[in-house]
Amino acid sequence: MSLPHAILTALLEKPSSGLELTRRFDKSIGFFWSATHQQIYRELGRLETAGLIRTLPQPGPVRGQKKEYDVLPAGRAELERWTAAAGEPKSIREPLLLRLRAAAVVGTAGLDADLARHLALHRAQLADYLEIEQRDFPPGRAAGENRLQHAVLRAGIGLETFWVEWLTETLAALSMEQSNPS
Amino acid sequence: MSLPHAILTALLEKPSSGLELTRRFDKSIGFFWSATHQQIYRELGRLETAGLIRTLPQPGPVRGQKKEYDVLPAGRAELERWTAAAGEPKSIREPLLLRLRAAAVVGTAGLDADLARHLALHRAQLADYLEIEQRDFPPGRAAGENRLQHAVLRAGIGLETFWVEWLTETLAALSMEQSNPS
DNA sequence: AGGTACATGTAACATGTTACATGATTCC
DNA sequence: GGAATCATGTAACATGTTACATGTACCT
Repeated sequence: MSLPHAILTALLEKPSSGLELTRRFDKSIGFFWSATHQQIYRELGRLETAGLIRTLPQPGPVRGQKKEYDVLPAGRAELERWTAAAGEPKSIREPLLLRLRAAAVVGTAGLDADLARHLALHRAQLADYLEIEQRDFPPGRAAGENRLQHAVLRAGIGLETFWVEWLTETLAALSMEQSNPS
Repeated sequence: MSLPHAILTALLEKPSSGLELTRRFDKSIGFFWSATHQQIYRELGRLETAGLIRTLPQPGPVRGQKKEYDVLPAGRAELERWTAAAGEPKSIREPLLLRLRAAAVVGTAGLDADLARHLALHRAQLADYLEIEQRDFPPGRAAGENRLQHAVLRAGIGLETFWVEWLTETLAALSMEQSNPS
């Protein structure tokens, strides 16, 4: 039950249309929750039916025309409830680790190339995050009202840093394995 | 498309019944891929229909009786194919980060208690992993054929370490926020 | 008039979750 | 024979993914 709340948060930050939301889910929100435009349109319909958001009044035809939503009081209340509620930490679900375990059984042929690809991608993502941090949270500025936003970004940086280090180690171990199979 | 391959790997490691698989998914495999028994039974049925696994011959009634599976050559081939194939790194999907972002909009009331809860859980999980590492991969032993298994465990340790550190920082920032709202 | 970008949607399917149903075995 | 445990399964629903359909606005 996270997507509706992600949408409520995004709409509170700024009333938007479905496509605008989709773009925001490809950027900042998507760092920790991704969604396709089909999911978003479906969920916007449900949220409207449930009385948590509404379409801003607009003239003329509907199909193919921009449709802006904003959050109703009931939606804000629901988001407050959800934010304070307890949630179980969901366990990791990472196909790459699964493939490593499979490789332990059926052999590591072809695995290193893909690990190297992942390493490059995570390095690029980490560089992105660090750039955003430098731009939006420069060291001099006394961390003001946006400590929470910074904490979220720090999580992204920490996770990408972990993957870069782990992939580097693992690639090294794997090449030892192949040059010197014990 | 990860669950079928997780099951194939588990069955190659050791032929098992549905319930035995469920238990293994609650332990080691579940560290990076969880599944309920309903998912597992459904997937076992599909894999058998697809000719990738088979039921070991057994006498008597079926319902309520243990049913063991093992992997057919086609299943092994499919697992080899999947292991070597490229896969996109899936982006993070973490409700906790979403809630932090929501809290930046609707307020942080009640959030710190749940962050503290998460911190305790991640600390416990980290302690578990470290114990397993000490037991199964003692420092003296020259890392032999099970480098891959160790790499997977190192990933678990690295991720839990990250969460413990991040939650500690974030809780500190949050309490500053509340005692001294700028 | 044709192409491209913008914008909203439908349909079909795959995967994951929750609740419940049923039979076999063992222990008391 | 009743309770607990082992074991396999069904059904309904929620969520996520993939492919496609349709209309508008603007530029050439």
